[in-house]
Amino acid sequence: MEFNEKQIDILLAAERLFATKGFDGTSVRDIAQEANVNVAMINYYFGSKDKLLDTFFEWRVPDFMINVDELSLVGSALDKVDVMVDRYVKSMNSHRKLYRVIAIESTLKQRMLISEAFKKLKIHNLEVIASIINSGIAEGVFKTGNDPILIHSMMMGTFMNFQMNQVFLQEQLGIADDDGYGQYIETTLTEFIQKTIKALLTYEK
Amino acid sequence: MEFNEKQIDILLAAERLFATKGFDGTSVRDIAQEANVNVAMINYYFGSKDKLLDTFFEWRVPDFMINVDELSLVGSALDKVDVMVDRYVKSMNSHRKLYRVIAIESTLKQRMLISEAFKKLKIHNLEVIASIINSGIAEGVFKTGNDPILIHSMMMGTFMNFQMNQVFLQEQLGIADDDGYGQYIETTLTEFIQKTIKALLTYEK
DNA sequence: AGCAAAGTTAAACAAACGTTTAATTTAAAC
DNA sequence: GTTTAAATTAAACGTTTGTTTAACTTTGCT
Repeated sequence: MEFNEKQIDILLAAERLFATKGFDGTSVRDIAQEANVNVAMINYYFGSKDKLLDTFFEWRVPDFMINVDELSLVGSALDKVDVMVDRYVKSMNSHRKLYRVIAIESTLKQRMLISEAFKKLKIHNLEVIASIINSGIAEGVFKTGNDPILIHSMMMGTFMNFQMNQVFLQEQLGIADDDGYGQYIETTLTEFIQKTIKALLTYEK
Repeated sequence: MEFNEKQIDILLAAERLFATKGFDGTSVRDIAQEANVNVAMINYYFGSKDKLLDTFFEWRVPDFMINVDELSLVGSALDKVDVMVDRYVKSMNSHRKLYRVIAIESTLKQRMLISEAFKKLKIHNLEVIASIINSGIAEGVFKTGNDPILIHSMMMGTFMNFQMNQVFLQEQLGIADDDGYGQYIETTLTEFIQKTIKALLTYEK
């Protein structure tokens, strides 16, 4: 599916507004104004407000994918954890708005048209984590009995918590601006998640 | 602040709807129907839809508080972690709807009237975690250099991730119904978070 | 140049929104 | 029993909502 310049303007405007005000809190006139287009253009190009959301998710699916296939290249299982977490956080952090929209709307809209595509990607990501755990067990470094689903939930949840509570956390951490917050996520938070997963996978009992 | 039976009906109906459809996705007529009252009663008792949300949060503040004061009674720092996590998860799990509403609306509404109260409680909870870490360091069991904010974010984020992605996770974990999901959270997920924090705090380097 | 399709616009549409009104019923006080 | 306040109702209020219309402009093709 390809979009012209004006359609992309609308999609980007919608993303900005959905991420800050939510889908239901955003009117098509808001989107039209933000994108500098006539209100009717949205229905002309996308059919309806609901279909715009569907199309938006469809459009962003590639950005939701996290490329961890080269993980097999790096050496030890401990290093694999570091690389995986780094890729995850960098990818999510560079698409903060998308992840905010997904987080908010996927909980509200019980049946998203596009959720199947996201599901597949999630399942693939779970398999990557499982393979890292198994390679670590084979190396004799990781303990057995750790569920990839729980580790994935911990990683995603910790990151998303930083997205959803930015105002509170930014103040608590004494960070001045949004850029500084993004930097904190890519350094300190990344290291924390890496350390947590490695600690968990090597923990006795 | 005290409420009569009809006001509580409205607050409970609002909670149910806000948790599933969000504030903007819920109309006052929806709430009135869910609570079996006339539409005008909502404005009569609460002034406006916005003030209803404020009042709802105010009403639920006590349920947002997590009682961890008796933590000092239990023995080792490792046990304190177990007790704290257990209290946290049990409290959050018994007020799932409230936590969903907070999670969704606190990100959208940039300035909630009640957010100061929640902030205070969060800060208090952070102090409890800090004291547990310090007692563990004094015992010689925990390593230094762990930020309570990050541990708190991990715990909350992991739990919230289970709230926000219930459909996906319930299917992946092969859990039949909502009760089973709640049970999983109170057993397996609780143990996972406990283990993760203890692993992290005792992790070398 | 002429024509058909695509793009663009302001205006209008009905429906839903939050809120208010005015009339009526219920409850409490004297 | 009468009076006064609180509770409750159906109806209407003016806006805003998502969407459509119909007229107009631009574009691309022969």
